[in-house]
Amino acid sequence: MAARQDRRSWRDVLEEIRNRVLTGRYGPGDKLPRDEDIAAELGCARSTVQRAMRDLADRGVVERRRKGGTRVRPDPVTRAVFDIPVARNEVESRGGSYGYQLIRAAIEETPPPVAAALDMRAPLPMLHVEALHLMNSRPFLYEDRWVLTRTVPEIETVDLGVVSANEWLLANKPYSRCDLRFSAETAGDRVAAIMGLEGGEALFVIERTTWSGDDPITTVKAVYAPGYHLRAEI
Amino acid sequence: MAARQDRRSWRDVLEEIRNRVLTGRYGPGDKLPRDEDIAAELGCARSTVQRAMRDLADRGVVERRRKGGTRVRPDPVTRAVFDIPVARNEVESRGGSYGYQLIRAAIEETPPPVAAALDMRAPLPMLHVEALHLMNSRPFLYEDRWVLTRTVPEIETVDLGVVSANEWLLANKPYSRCDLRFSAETAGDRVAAIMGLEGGEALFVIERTTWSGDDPITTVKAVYAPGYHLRAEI
DNA sequence: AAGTGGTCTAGACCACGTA
DNA sequence: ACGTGGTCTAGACCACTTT
Repeated sequence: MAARQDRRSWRDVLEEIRNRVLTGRYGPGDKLPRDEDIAAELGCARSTVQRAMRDLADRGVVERRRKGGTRVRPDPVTRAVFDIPVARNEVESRGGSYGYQLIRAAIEETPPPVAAALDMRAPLPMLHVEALHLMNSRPFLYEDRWVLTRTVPEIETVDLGVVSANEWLLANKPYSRCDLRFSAETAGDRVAAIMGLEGGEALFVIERTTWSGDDPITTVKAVYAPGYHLRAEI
Repeated sequence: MAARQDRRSWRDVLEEIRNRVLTGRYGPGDKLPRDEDIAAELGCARSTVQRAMRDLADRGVVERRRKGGTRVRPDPVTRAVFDIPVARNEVESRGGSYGYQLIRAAIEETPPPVAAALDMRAPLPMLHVEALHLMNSRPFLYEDRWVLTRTVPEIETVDLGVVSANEWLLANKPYSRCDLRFSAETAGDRVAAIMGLEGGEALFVIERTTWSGDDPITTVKAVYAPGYHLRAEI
């Protein structure tokens, strides 16, 4: 008995459709009516339905295809948005003092696993950078990075003892594509030594690879100190 | 020298604004012109600028406030969207055969850490469920879950040996709010025994807590087998 | 009180993909 | 080929928040 409301907002439409999905009126894989019909049924403009549907599609509730129509996504997923801050900002937003140490920077040939991550066919000279980010003078994040100098030749002139490669790249070489991988790793001898651990601790790892168009820029493994966690809210 | 194009699409506007941010024409914290002025400058309708700006705001590039205007976000972040699938779907989408084992289900008083995660003031009777999800008959994911029976009394009538609590809850008790936490943990004796590990391995952990309105539903710790990783692309 | 982003409408045309 | 979602417009009014 949907009495005429004052007006239909796109949020109302979104809630209505979501409820129909949750109550099974539109089951997994089912095709929904055309936007225009839903608009007529709910008494609003088609663009209002569009707005709601786009949101539902963004949230992974429905799938939309031209000519194919709108369908309830067959496999429900929990879709979460994470903000991965720059180390400096993360430390400072927690009220800590940020520090940075360059461990090593050298030109080396691309190792095969790095070439694979970057979709490179042939090995090329790359800049290999290891650095440590500190919170209150204690290890917070260890980064092991490879930069393709052919894509970013200017980085060879940067003093990475002063500016972290991450901050320099973000400011000077925007990426168009980024692959992210979250995992857990056991602290090996080398990482343990650098981060002042005993070895064997479980560490949270973010691997990130970026491209500018088809040109690989960099791949980096960021290893967080024990106890780190990443939060999101939906 | 922006020559008149065939037409301005919201993607064009987005790219134009993004370039201005990247090149520093609009620096971190800077206020952008009003939508209407940008529309006039770029030769499109205000709603087209709106569309682009909303996208930029969703991506964390700018911040928008009524009357306050649009500003470049002072702290750049990498914003990533992750889909966390149901265990069954994840296993099957990798071509494995899915299995499920209930380890334990019992009513217990709320332990203090669980009460804290759920924003509960007083302890209440809860359903404590431990279960193992299998891929090709090998441990894939161990879940340790607490369900507030006051919010979801029907779950006491469900045979959790047949249906996993996760799948039942997703289908029968939608949540309105969800907290997520990613971390790395060392396999303790109990988890190692359940998952057939030696102990000491680094494990990827997702903790998830959900509410229906203000009513807590469940909090669950999902512990993935060694080698698991979560991917995203931007 | 006023300025700026947010939403809604009605209509038109476009673009993609399925039939 | 054609049906459906995607985009764009011009205008109106609303809602939030800062001045």
